[in-house]
Amino acid sequence: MHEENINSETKENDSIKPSNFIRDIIDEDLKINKNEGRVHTRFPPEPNGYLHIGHAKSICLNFGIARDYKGFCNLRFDDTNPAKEEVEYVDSIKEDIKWLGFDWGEREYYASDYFYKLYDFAVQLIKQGDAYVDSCSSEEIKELRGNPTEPGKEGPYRNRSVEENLDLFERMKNGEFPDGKHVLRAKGNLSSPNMNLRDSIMYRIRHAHHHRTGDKWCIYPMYDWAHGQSDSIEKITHSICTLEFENHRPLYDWYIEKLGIYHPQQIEFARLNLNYTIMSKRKLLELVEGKFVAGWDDPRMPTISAFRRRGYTPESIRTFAERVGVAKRDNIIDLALLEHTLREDLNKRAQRVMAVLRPLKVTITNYPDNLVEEMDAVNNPEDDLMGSRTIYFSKEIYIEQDDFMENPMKKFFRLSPGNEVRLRYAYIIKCDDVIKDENGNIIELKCSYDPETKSGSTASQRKVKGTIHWVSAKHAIEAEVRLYDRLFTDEDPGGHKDKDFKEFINPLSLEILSGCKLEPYLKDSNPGDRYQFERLGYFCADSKDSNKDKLVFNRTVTLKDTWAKISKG
RNA sequence: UGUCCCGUGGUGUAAUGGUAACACAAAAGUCUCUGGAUCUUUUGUUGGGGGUUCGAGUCCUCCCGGGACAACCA
Repeated sequence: MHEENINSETKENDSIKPSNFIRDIIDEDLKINKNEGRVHTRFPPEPNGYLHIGHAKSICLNFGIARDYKGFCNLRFDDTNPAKEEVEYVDSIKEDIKWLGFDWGEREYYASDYFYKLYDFAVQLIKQGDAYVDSCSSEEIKELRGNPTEPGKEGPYRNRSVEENLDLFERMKNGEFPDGKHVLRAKGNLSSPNMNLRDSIMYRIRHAHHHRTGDKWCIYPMYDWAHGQSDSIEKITHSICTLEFENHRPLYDWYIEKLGIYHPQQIEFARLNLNYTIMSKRKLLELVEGKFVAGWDDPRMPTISAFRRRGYTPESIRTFAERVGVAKRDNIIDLALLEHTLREDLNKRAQRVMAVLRPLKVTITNYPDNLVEEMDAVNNPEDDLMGSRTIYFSKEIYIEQDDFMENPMKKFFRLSPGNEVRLRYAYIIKCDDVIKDENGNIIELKCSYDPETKSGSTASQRKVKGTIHWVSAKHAIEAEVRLYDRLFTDEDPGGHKDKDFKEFINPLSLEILSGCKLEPYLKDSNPGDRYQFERLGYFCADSKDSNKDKLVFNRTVTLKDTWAKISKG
C-alpha cells in the first residue's frame, strides 16, 4: 500500500463545538443535574438495509454528543420485525459506523435482547388493566380506529378480564395461534386526536425466524412498544430521533409512565435530505433489487458504503454532517455542499498524479527518438511533506482529447494548430500538424518543443496561457476509469406525486472508459487508494474490481471546472 | 377540515429582548507550470397584520404557508 497521509486521520475543526437546540437542551439538563450529570445517547438502526448519508448525520449527532459530553452512545439494532431484517445488514451497519470513525465499545445491543423483559412489561400492563388482547382482524381494527378528524370506536374485545387477557397473551406467546389471530394492544384513548394513542398495538403474532432469537418467539413487539422501553433499560438520557416520531412522543411517555420505569427524553430533529438524491430505504432497496444499480455499494448510491467505495473520506462526511447543522425544519441540502467538504479534504491530502482519460497521441517531431528524460513532479502542492516523484518524458506522449481544439473558441487556453501550451513539469510545445483518419477524426498531433523551456530550468520563464497534463506513451500503464455522475436528473426525484422516481434516473450517471493512460507511478496502487488526477478530479482505486492485473478507478468527484462553465455559456 | 411541529438571503445554519452573522451556491477580480487551490470583492434575508417594549427575527395574538399522523413497518 502507498502509505500516504490520506490513509491516516487528519485533524478536523472540532475544536469549535457545534451548537444546536439539542445541545442546548443537554446543557440545561446538566445545569440542573438531571440524570446525575450523565449524557447517554444511542444510535438505533433497523437492520433492514444499508446505512445512508442521512444515517451518517444521526450517527455523527449521537456519537458526537457522547464524545463531547464525555458520555456514551450505544449501538442498538432495532430488530423487532423478523420479516425484513438480516444479518448482512447488521454487519454492514457496524462496518459503516466504524469507518465513519465512531466506536460503541462493548455497547452493542439489540432490541431482541429485551424480548423477555418486554414480555414481562406487557404482563404488567395487562395486570394494571392498561393492555388487552384484541381478536379483531387488521381490517376491523383499522375501521374502528377512526381517522384524524373522527374518534375511534370501542371494539368487542376491549373489556376482557385481566385473567382472560393474561391467558390469551401467554397462549399467543406459546404459539397456539396463527399469524394475525390476536394482537396485544395498549388500552389508551380511542378518541385522542393523536392517532398513536388510540390503543396502539404492542405485539403481533409472527411465526417467523428471527436473525438472533431464531424460532424462540412467535410474537414480536412493535416499534413503539420496544423502542422507549429499550431506551429506558439502557438508561438512555436523550433519545434523539427524527421528526416523524414527534407524534409518537406522547405514546413513548405513556408507556414509560404506566410502567413506572426510568424516563429518557425523546428529542426530534429534521432528517437530512439531499437534492438529486433519494433517501428512502424502501426506494434504495428498489434500485438494488431492480438492478438499476450494481448493489447497495454502487458508487452512485447515497449509502455510506457507496460513498466509501467511491472514494469519499470519513472526515469529509463528518465535516458535512457538522456543517448541515441540526434543527427542526425540513431541509434539502445542496449536493454542492457535500462535494465542497469532500474537495476541501481531498485537496489537502490527495497525492497528485497525471492520467489521460481520453488519449490523443502527440509526436514531438524535434525531440530525439530514444531519449527519455526524468522529471520531478510535486506530490501535493498543499503539503510539502508529501514530497515528489519521478515522471518520464519521451518523444511520444498522450494528451487529453479535450485539451485540443482544431478551431479554438475564444478563451480556449489549451492546444490548437499553431498554438503553444505548456506540458506540466516538461516543455512548451507547439502544434504544427493535425493528422486525421479517412473519416476526418483527429488521430494524432505533430508538435515541436522548445528545448529552452524545460520546467525548473532558469530559461524556463517564458509564459504561455495554458498548462496541460500528459503521459509518456512508452511508459504509460492502462486502466479502466469509471466516471460517476449524479444518479438522478431531478432535484427532488421522490417528490413527484404523478411520477415514479425511477423515471428520473440519469442515463449518464455512469460512463466507463477503458484504455486510459496513467503515469507508471500508479501501477502499485491498491484498492481504496485515493488520488487527484491533475486537472480532472479525485479518483479512487475500486475496492472490488481493481487489482494488479487490471486497474480500475472510480471518479470520486471532479475538480471545480470553470472552463466547463465558460465553454457552455 | 382534528392534533402536533416548522417558517431567517438561492440552499442550509446562527443570533437565547440590544448593529441580522457564518458556510455553500452565484457573480467579478487577483494569482497560478492544475482553467484546481489561494486571496479580494459583490449580490441578496427575518411569511403577513396587529400588540407588548426605549428597543422584537426573538415575547403575545390573529392570519397565511409548509410538513407529520389514520402498517399487525420503523
